[in-house]
Amino acid sequence: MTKQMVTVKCPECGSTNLVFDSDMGEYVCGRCGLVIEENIPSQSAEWRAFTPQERDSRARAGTPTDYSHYDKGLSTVIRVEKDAFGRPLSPKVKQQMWRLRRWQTRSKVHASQSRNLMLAMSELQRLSDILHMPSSIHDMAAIVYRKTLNEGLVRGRSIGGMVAGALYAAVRFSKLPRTLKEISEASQRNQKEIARSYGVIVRNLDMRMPIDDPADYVTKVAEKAKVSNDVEGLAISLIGAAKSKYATTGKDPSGLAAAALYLSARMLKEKVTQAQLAKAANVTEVTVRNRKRDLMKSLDLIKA
DNA sequence: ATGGTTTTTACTGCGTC
DNA sequence: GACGCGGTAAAAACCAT
Repeated sequence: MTKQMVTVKCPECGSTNLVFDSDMGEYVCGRCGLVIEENIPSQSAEWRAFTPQERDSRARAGTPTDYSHYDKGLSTVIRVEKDAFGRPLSPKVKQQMWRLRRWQTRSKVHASQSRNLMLAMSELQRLSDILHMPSSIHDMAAIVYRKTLNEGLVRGRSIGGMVAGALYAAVRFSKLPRTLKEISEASQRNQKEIARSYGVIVRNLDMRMPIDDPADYVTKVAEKAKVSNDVEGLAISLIGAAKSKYATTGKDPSGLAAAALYLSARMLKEKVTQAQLAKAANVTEVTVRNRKRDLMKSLDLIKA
Protein backbone atom coordinates (compact mmCIF):
# COMPACT_ATOMS: atom_id res chain seq x y z
CA MET A 1 0.00 0.00 0.00
CA THR A 2 1.60 3.23 -1.10
CA LYS A 3 0.74 6.48 0.44
CA GLN A 4 1.48 9.89 -0.84
CA MET A 5 0.63 13.34 0.30
CA VAL A 6 -1.45 15.54 -1.89
CA THR A 7 -2.03 19.23 -1.82
CA VAL A 8 -5.78 19.19 -1.82
CA LYS A 9 -7.70 20.36 1.16
CA CYS A 10 -10.23 18.17 2.85
CA PRO A 11 -13.66 19.59 1.99
CA GLU A 12 -14.90 18.64 5.39
CA CYS A 13 -12.38 19.71 7.96
CA GLY A 14 -10.03 21.82 5.85
CA SER A 15 -7.00 19.76 6.77
CA THR A 16 -4.37 19.45 4.07
CA ASN A 17 -3.33 16.12 5.43
CA LEU A 18 -4.91 14.02 2.73
CA VAL A 19 -3.48 10.61 2.08
CA PHE A 20 -3.88 8.69 -1.11
CA ASP A 21 -4.58 5.06 -0.56
CA SER A 22 -3.76 3.32 -3.81
CA ASP A 23 -5.22 0.01 -2.77
CA MET A 24 -8.61 1.47 -2.28
CA GLY A 25 -8.14 4.10 -4.96
CA GLU A 26 -9.27 6.89 -2.75
CA TYR A 27 -8.11 9.78 -0.70
CA VAL A 28 -8.51 9.70 3.00
CA CYS A 29 -8.37 12.74 5.19
CA GLY A 30 -5.80 12.26 7.91
CA ARG A 31 -7.70 14.29 10.44
CA CYS A 32 -11.35 13.52 10.08
CA GLY A 33 -11.22 10.29 8.14
CA LEU A 34 -13.39 11.47 5.32
CA VAL A 35 -13.00 9.31 2.26
CA ILE A 36 -12.85 11.02 -1.04
CA GLU A 37 -12.79 9.11 -4.24
CA GLU A 38 -11.11 10.48 -7.28
CA ASN A 39 -13.07 10.92 -10.50
CA ILE A 40 -16.43 9.72 -9.48
CA PRO A 41 -18.16 8.46 -12.59
CA SER A 42 -21.69 9.68 -12.82
CA GLN A 43 -23.28 6.35 -13.07
CA SER A 44 -26.03 5.24 -10.89
CA ALA A 45 -27.40 1.98 -9.84
CA GLU A 46 -31.07 1.84 -10.55
CA TRP A 47 -31.41 -1.02 -8.17
CA ARG A 48 -30.62 -1.44 -4.58
CA ALA A 49 -28.70 -4.47 -3.43
CA PHE A 50 -29.22 -5.82 0.01
CA THR A 51 -26.75 -8.63 -0.16
CA PRO A 52 -23.47 -9.00 -2.01
CA GLN A 53 -24.92 -11.79 -4.11
CA GLU A 54 -27.75 -9.61 -5.13
CA ARG A 55 -25.37 -6.90 -6.05
CA ASP A 56 -23.29 -9.21 -8.20
CA SER A 57 -26.24 -10.59 -10.00
CA ARG A 58 -27.60 -7.23 -10.89
CA ALA A 59 -24.49 -5.24 -11.52
CA ARG A 60 -23.80 -3.88 -14.93
CA ALA A 61 -20.34 -3.86 -16.47
CA GLY A 62 -18.16 -1.93 -14.12
CA THR A 63 -18.85 -1.39 -10.50
CA PRO A 64 -20.84 1.66 -9.61
CA THR A 65 -18.20 3.49 -7.69
CA ASP A 66 -18.86 6.28 -5.37
CA TYR A 67 -17.17 7.32 -2.18
CA SER A 68 -20.61 7.46 -0.70
CA HIS A 69 -20.81 3.72 -1.08
CA TYR A 70 -22.04 2.95 2.31
CA ASP A 71 -19.74 0.29 3.70
CA LYS A 72 -17.09 -0.20 1.05
CA GLY A 73 -18.44 -3.69 0.62
CA LEU A 74 -16.85 -4.93 3.79
CA SER A 75 -18.89 -7.62 5.32
CA THR A 76 -16.39 -10.10 6.64
CA VAL A 77 -14.32 -10.21 9.76
CA ILE A 78 -10.76 -9.20 9.21
CA ARG A 79 -8.20 -11.04 11.25
CA VAL A 80 -5.04 -9.28 12.12
CA GLU A 81 -2.68 -12.01 13.29
CA LYS A 82 -2.92 -14.80 10.78
CA ASP A 83 -3.75 -15.30 7.16
CA ALA A 84 -6.37 -17.60 5.74
CA PHE A 85 -4.17 -20.65 6.24
CA GLY A 86 -3.29 -19.85 9.82
CA ARG A 87 0.18 -18.63 9.08
CA PRO A 88 1.47 -15.55 10.85
CA LEU A 89 1.52 -12.37 8.86
CA SER A 90 4.43 -10.14 8.08
CA PRO A 91 4.53 -6.87 9.98
CA LYS A 92 3.79 -4.90 6.85
CA VAL A 93 0.67 -6.86 6.06
CA LYS A 94 -0.32 -6.75 9.65
CA GLN A 95 -0.29 -3.04 9.53
CA GLN A 96 -2.53 -3.09 6.51
CA MET A 97 -4.92 -5.36 8.28
CA TRP A 98 -5.17 -3.08 11.25
CA ARG A 99 -6.05 -0.30 8.98
CA LEU A 100 -8.72 -2.24 7.19
CA ARG A 101 -10.15 -3.45 10.40
CA ARG A 102 -10.38 0.01 11.75
CA TRP A 103 -12.57 0.92 8.84
CA GLN A 104 -14.60 -2.16 9.21
CA THR A 105 -15.32 -1.79 12.87
CA ARG A 106 -16.08 1.80 12.33
CA SER A 107 -18.74 0.91 9.82
CA LYS A 108 -20.06 -1.79 12.06
CA VAL A 109 -20.38 0.42 15.06
CA HIS A 110 -22.24 2.81 12.91
CA ALA A 111 -24.36 0.20 11.26
CA SER A 112 -27.54 2.20 11.41
CA GLN A 113 -25.75 5.20 10.06
CA SER A 114 -24.47 3.11 7.21
CA ARG A 115 -27.93 1.93 6.43
CA ASN A 116 -29.11 5.48 6.51
CA LEU A 117 -26.31 6.57 4.22
CA MET A 118 -27.07 3.88 1.74
CA LEU A 119 -30.64 4.95 1.43
CA ALA A 120 -29.66 8.58 1.37
CA MET A 121 -27.05 8.17 -1.32
CA SER A 122 -29.30 6.31 -3.67
CA GLU A 123 -31.91 8.99 -3.19
CA LEU A 124 -29.31 11.65 -3.85
CA GLN A 125 -28.28 9.89 -7.00
CA ARG A 126 -31.85 9.78 -8.12
CA LEU A 127 -32.27 13.51 -7.62
CA SER A 128 -28.98 14.31 -9.29
CA ASP A 129 -29.97 12.30 -12.31
CA ILE A 130 -33.36 13.89 -12.63
CA LEU A 131 -32.02 17.38 -12.20
CA HIS A 132 -28.87 16.81 -14.22
CA MET A 133 -26.69 18.05 -11.45
CA PRO A 134 -22.99 18.41 -12.16
CA SER A 135 -20.99 15.87 -10.28
CA SER A 136 -19.30 18.52 -8.19
CA ILE A 137 -22.67 19.46 -6.74
CA HIS A 138 -23.59 15.86 -6.23
CA ASP A 139 -20.38 15.28 -4.30
CA MET A 140 -20.80 18.34 -2.21
CA ALA A 141 -24.33 17.38 -1.33
CA ALA A 142 -23.07 13.97 -0.28
CA ILE A 143 -20.52 15.52 2.00
CA VAL A 144 -23.06 17.87 3.48
CA TYR A 145 -25.37 14.99 4.11
CA ARG A 146 -22.68 12.96 5.81
CA LYS A 147 -22.03 15.85 8.04
CA THR A 148 -25.64 16.33 8.99
CA LEU A 149 -25.84 12.66 9.72
CA ASN A 150 -22.82 12.84 11.97
CA GLU A 151 -24.28 15.77 13.80
CA GLY A 152 -27.39 13.75 14.43
CA LEU A 153 -29.57 16.18 12.58
CA VAL A 154 -31.36 13.54 10.61
CA ARG A 155 -32.94 11.99 13.63
CA GLY A 156 -36.64 12.57 13.58
CA ARG A 157 -36.61 13.92 10.08
CA SER A 158 -37.11 12.07 6.85
CA ILE A 159 -34.04 10.96 4.99
CA GLY A 160 -35.39 12.09 1.67
CA GLY A 161 -36.13 15.52 3.00
CA MET A 162 -32.69 15.93 4.41
CA VAL A 163 -31.08 14.71 1.24
CA ALA A 164 -33.04 17.24 -0.76
CA GLY A 165 -32.08 19.87 1.77
CA ALA A 166 -28.42 18.97 1.47
CA LEU A 167 -28.63 19.09 -2.28
CA TYR A 168 -30.27 22.47 -2.17
CA ALA A 169 -27.59 23.68 0.20
CA ALA A 170 -24.92 22.58 -2.26
CA VAL A 171 -26.77 24.30 -5.05
CA ARG A 172 -27.13 27.53 -3.19
CA PHE A 173 -23.58 27.48 -2.02
CA SER A 174 -22.34 27.15 -5.56
CA LYS A 175 -24.69 29.84 -6.81
CA LEU A 176 -26.33 27.51 -9.25
CA PRO A 177 -29.57 28.91 -10.61
CA ARG A 178 -31.76 26.11 -9.42
CA THR A 179 -34.84 26.78 -7.40
CA LEU A 180 -36.10 25.05 -4.35
CA LYS A 181 -39.19 24.31 -6.35
CA GLU A 182 -37.33 22.30 -8.94
CA ILE A 183 -35.75 20.19 -6.28
CA SER A 184 -38.97 19.64 -4.46
CA GLU A 185 -40.56 18.45 -7.66
CA ALA A 186 -37.81 15.96 -8.28
CA SER A 187 -37.97 14.59 -4.81
CA GLN A 188 -41.57 14.00 -4.08
CA ARG A 189 -41.83 16.21 -1.06
CA ASN A 190 -43.37 19.54 -0.46
CA GLN A 191 -41.24 22.60 -0.50
CA LYS A 192 -41.83 23.37 3.13
CA GLU A 193 -40.20 20.24 4.38
CA ILE A 194 -37.16 20.72 2.22
CA ALA A 195 -36.94 24.36 3.16
CA ARG A 196 -37.00 23.34 6.77
CA SER A 197 -34.27 20.76 6.26
CA TYR A 198 -32.24 23.29 4.39
CA GLY A 199 -32.63 25.72 7.24
CA VAL A 200 -31.56 23.15 9.79
CA ILE A 201 -28.51 22.29 7.73
CA VAL A 202 -27.44 25.85 7.20
CA ARG A 203 -27.93 26.77 10.81
CA ASN A 204 -26.22 23.80 12.36
CA LEU A 205 -23.34 23.48 9.96
CA ASP A 206 -22.67 27.19 9.89
CA MET A 207 -22.77 27.37 6.16
CA ARG A 208 -22.35 30.89 4.92
CA MET A 209 -24.57 31.18 1.90
CA PRO A 210 -23.94 33.68 -0.82
CA ILE A 211 -27.02 35.76 -1.47
CA ASP A 212 -28.65 34.58 -4.60
CA ASP A 213 -28.01 36.83 -7.49
CA PRO A 214 -30.71 37.43 -10.11
CA ALA A 215 -27.96 37.72 -12.69
CA ASP A 216 -27.31 34.03 -12.29
CA TYR A 217 -30.84 33.30 -13.31
CA VAL A 218 -30.60 35.37 -16.47
CA THR A 219 -28.54 32.75 -18.22
CA LYS A 220 -30.94 30.03 -17.36
CA VAL A 221 -34.04 31.90 -18.41
CA ALA A 222 -32.35 33.20 -21.54
CA GLU A 223 -31.51 29.73 -22.61
CA LYS A 224 -34.96 28.43 -21.99
CA ALA A 225 -36.62 31.28 -23.83
CA LYS A 226 -34.09 31.10 -26.66
CA VAL A 227 -32.95 34.70 -26.82
CA SER A 228 -29.67 35.87 -28.27
CA ASN A 229 -26.46 36.27 -26.34
CA ASP A 230 -26.49 39.99 -26.92
CA VAL A 231 -29.77 40.31 -25.15
CA GLU A 232 -28.53 38.15 -22.36
CA GLY A 233 -25.46 40.28 -21.87
CA LEU A 234 -27.45 43.47 -21.79
CA ALA A 235 -29.88 41.98 -19.32
CA ILE A 236 -27.06 41.10 -16.99
CA SER A 237 -25.67 44.60 -17.01
CA LEU A 238 -29.18 45.92 -16.51
CA ILE A 239 -29.52 43.87 -13.41
CA GLY A 240 -26.13 44.96 -12.22
CA ALA A 241 -27.21 48.55 -12.51
CA ALA A 242 -30.48 47.91 -10.75
CA LYS A 243 -28.74 46.10 -7.96
CA SER A 244 -26.55 49.07 -7.16
CA LYS A 245 -29.71 51.12 -7.02
CA TYR A 246 -31.45 49.26 -4.26
CA ALA A 247 -34.14 47.83 -6.52
CA THR A 248 -33.69 44.08 -6.37
CA THR A 249 -34.12 42.87 -2.85
CA GLY A 250 -36.95 40.70 -1.73
CA LYS A 251 -38.17 40.03 -5.22
CA ASP A 252 -38.30 36.72 -7.00
CA PRO A 253 -34.93 36.56 -8.78
CA SER A 254 -36.19 34.65 -11.78
CA GLY A 255 -38.96 37.19 -12.30
CA LEU A 256 -36.36 39.90 -12.28
CA ALA A 257 -34.26 38.01 -14.75
CA ALA A 258 -37.24 37.63 -17.06
CA ALA A 259 -38.05 41.33 -16.87
CA ALA A 260 -34.47 42.33 -17.57
CA LEU A 261 -34.40 40.03 -20.53
CA TYR A 262 -37.64 41.45 -21.81
CA LEU A 263 -36.36 45.01 -21.64
CA SER A 264 -33.08 44.08 -23.27
CA ALA A 265 -34.79 42.25 -26.06
CA ARG A 266 -36.96 45.20 -26.75
CA MET A 267 -34.03 47.59 -26.81
CA LEU A 268 -32.23 45.39 -29.28
CA LYS A 269 -35.35 44.94 -31.35
CA GLU A 270 -35.50 41.26 -30.74
CA LYS A 271 -38.96 39.86 -30.55
CA VAL A 272 -39.79 37.93 -27.43
CA THR A 273 -43.16 38.04 -25.78
CA GLN A 274 -43.70 38.51 -22.10
CA ALA A 275 -45.53 35.24 -22.07
CA GLN A 276 -42.55 33.30 -23.36
CA LEU A 277 -40.22 34.79 -20.81
CA ALA A 278 -42.74 34.34 -18.06
CA LYS A 279 -43.03 30.69 -18.90
CA ALA A 280 -39.29 30.23 -19.08
CA ALA A 281 -38.84 31.85 -15.71
CA ASN A 282 -41.77 30.07 -14.12
CA VAL A 283 -43.54 33.25 -13.14
CA THR A 284 -46.62 35.07 -14.36
CA GLU A 285 -46.77 37.74 -16.97
CA VAL A 286 -47.92 40.10 -14.30
CA THR A 287 -44.77 39.57 -12.33
CA VAL A 288 -42.69 40.20 -15.40
CA ARG A 289 -44.55 43.45 -15.92
CA ASN A 290 -44.16 44.51 -12.33
CA ARG A 291 -40.45 43.86 -12.32
CA LYS A 292 -40.15 45.63 -15.62
CA ARG A 293 -41.83 48.65 -14.14
CA ASP A 294 -39.51 48.57 -11.14
CA LEU A 295 -36.50 48.33 -13.39
CA MET A 296 -37.60 51.19 -15.58
CA LYS A 297 -38.33 53.37 -12.63
CA SER A 298 -35.07 52.71 -10.83
CA LEU A 299 -32.95 53.05 -13.92
CA ASP A 300 -34.75 56.08 -15.34
CA LEU A 301 -35.33 54.34 -18.59
CA ILE A 302 -37.54 55.87 -21.16
CA LYS A 303 -39.77 53.53 -23.06
CA ALA A 304 -38.47 52.21 -26.32
C1' DA B 1 -52.34 33.35 14.88
C1' DT B 2 -51.32 37.90 12.61
C1' DG B 3 -49.84 41.34 9.63
C1' DG B 4 -46.98 42.88 5.97
C1' DT B 5 -45.10 41.78 1.54
C1' DT B 6 -45.06 39.51 -2.91
C1' DT B 7 -47.07 36.58 -6.46
C1' DT B 8 -51.02 34.82 -8.81
C1' DT B 9 -55.63 34.82 -10.65
C1' DA B 10 -58.98 36.99 -13.25
C1' DC B 11 -60.60 40.65 -15.76
C1' DT B 12 -60.61 45.04 -18.60
C1' DG B 13 -59.14 48.43 -22.12
C1' DC B 14 -56.01 49.74 -25.88
C1' DG B 15 -53.45 49.38 -30.09
C1' DT B 16 -51.92 46.64 -34.13
C1' DC B 17 -51.55 43.07 -37.54
C1' DG C 1 -60.99 39.09 -34.17
C1' DA C 2 -56.81 37.54 -32.13
C1' DC C 3 -52.72 38.83 -30.07
C1' DG C 4 -49.49 41.32 -27.33
C1' DC C 5 -49.27 44.68 -23.83
C1' DG C 6 -50.40 47.45 -19.62
C1' DG C 7 -52.95 48.03 -15.65
C1' DT C 8 -55.91 46.87 -11.30
C1' DA C 9 -58.38 44.45 -7.50
C1' DA C 10 -58.75 40.63 -4.81
C1' DA C 11 -57.10 35.98 -3.49
C1' DA C 12 -53.35 33.16 -2.27
C1' DA C 13 -48.74 32.21 -0.76
C1' DC C 14 -44.88 33.51 1.92
C1' DC C 15 -42.27 35.22 5.86
C1' DA C 16 -41.23 37.06 10.26
C1' DT C 17 -43.01 37.88 14.63
